[in-house]
Amino acid sequence: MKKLKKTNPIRVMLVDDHPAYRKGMAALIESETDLTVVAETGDGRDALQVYRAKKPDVVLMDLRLPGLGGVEATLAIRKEFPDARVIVLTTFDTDEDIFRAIQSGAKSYLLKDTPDDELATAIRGVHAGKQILSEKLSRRLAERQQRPELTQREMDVLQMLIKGRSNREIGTALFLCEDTVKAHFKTLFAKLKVQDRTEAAISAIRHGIVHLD
Amino acid sequence: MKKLKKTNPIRVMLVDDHPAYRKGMAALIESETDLTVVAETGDGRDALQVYRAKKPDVVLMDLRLPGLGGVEATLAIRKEFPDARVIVLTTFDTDEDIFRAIQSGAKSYLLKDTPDDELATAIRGVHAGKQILSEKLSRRLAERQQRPELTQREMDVLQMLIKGRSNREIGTALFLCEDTVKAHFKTLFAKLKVQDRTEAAISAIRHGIVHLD
DNA sequence: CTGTCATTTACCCGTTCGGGTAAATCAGCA
DNA sequence: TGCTGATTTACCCGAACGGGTAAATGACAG
Repeated sequence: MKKLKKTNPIRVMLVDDHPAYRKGMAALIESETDLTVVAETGDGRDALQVYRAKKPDVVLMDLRLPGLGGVEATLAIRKEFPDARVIVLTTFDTDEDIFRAIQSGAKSYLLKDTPDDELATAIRGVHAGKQILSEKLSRRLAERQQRPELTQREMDVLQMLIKGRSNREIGTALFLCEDTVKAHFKTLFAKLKVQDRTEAAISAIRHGIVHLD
Repeated sequence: MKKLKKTNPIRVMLVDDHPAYRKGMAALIESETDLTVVAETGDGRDALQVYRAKKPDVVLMDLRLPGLGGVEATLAIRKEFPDARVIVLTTFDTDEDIFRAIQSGAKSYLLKDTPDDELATAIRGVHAGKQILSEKLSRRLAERQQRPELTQREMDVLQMLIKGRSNREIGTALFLCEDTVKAHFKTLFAKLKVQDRTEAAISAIRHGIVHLD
């Protein structure tokens, strides 16, 4: 994959809150002759400013960040720079995470245990304007896309469910009568393809629809 | 924290499946004059052999590893080398993870976003024979310790619960009558301090008692 | 303006769940 | 051997849940 003609290297920006990981990633990228790191930050809130200042060719973005999440940071960057090429690089891989990342405009989604050479290939591919998604993650994305969207109310109810609330309690909290809550659960069960509330809770957590933190 | 007298550096071994993270961590450690990396592996199964070969002073051990988990790897090492000083360094921090790590003989438990200097301090402290636990994680550990132990059967039932099974289904699967399952849930609810099965499921996941994978 | 969809509430009914109580068996420990 | 704790089962009862059906409102798009 080495370029025969000497060209300007692809300028990469790293967004990850683990200093050690940034350091390792930087070393890894610099070890490729056609890649170089021009910017780093560990905080999602700084990502846009840093992008503005450095105008990198490709951004490697973690999802779980202090301050602003990776998805929000990506959205912010792409709002101002619609051509920004962002690769999400993370340890988490729920359907929702992948979906939201791609929705937010990320061109690729890689797991942190991706082999070095694949990462380099992905950076080059994304820089060239391609969409790079592994077999496995494409499948995940497809699965997520065929799942019906949840409405706001359904999300609210799900959120309360994760807090361990009963139908009555959920009703009180959301200013609804119990029957309404039950109605929402009915459609929720159908959409998530589950039989009861416990399965719904687990499914929601597993797919990343809700978070425990 | 620099040593005034030149001494042999503390020899560190890294066990983590992310190559980039290992690289960054190694760079970070080498940047300290009194620390050096003498061994690395990304697979828990290799950890013992590598330890045997290199006899490091301190091991930095990730928990989620391919092959053998970090806890099991730590146990294996400490069985043969009871004086082995292991620091668990991971992104996950459920009560159970912390508890099991310390149980397995780890001398410290650090999160991967621990600042560089704290990590170095921890390595030195553990090498000197100390037990290094942050305020926050000590509290977590204490919480876990005051939670009553779950019996094998209770774990079985909990496991089935996470699969979304009903009492009847759990009974069938475990060759028990439904009443027995209900009895186990009763004690389970009391031990986990929850009101119903959904809360139990969430609590178990949150505390790391069961895993979704 | 009309159809679609989210949202809300209502009622009925059978099933499941959670709590209380009781008791038998078995293993390990004092 | 007698006590403790895990495990098992049983019965009762009220509360919570899940499914079916129906319908009204409001918003938004065609």
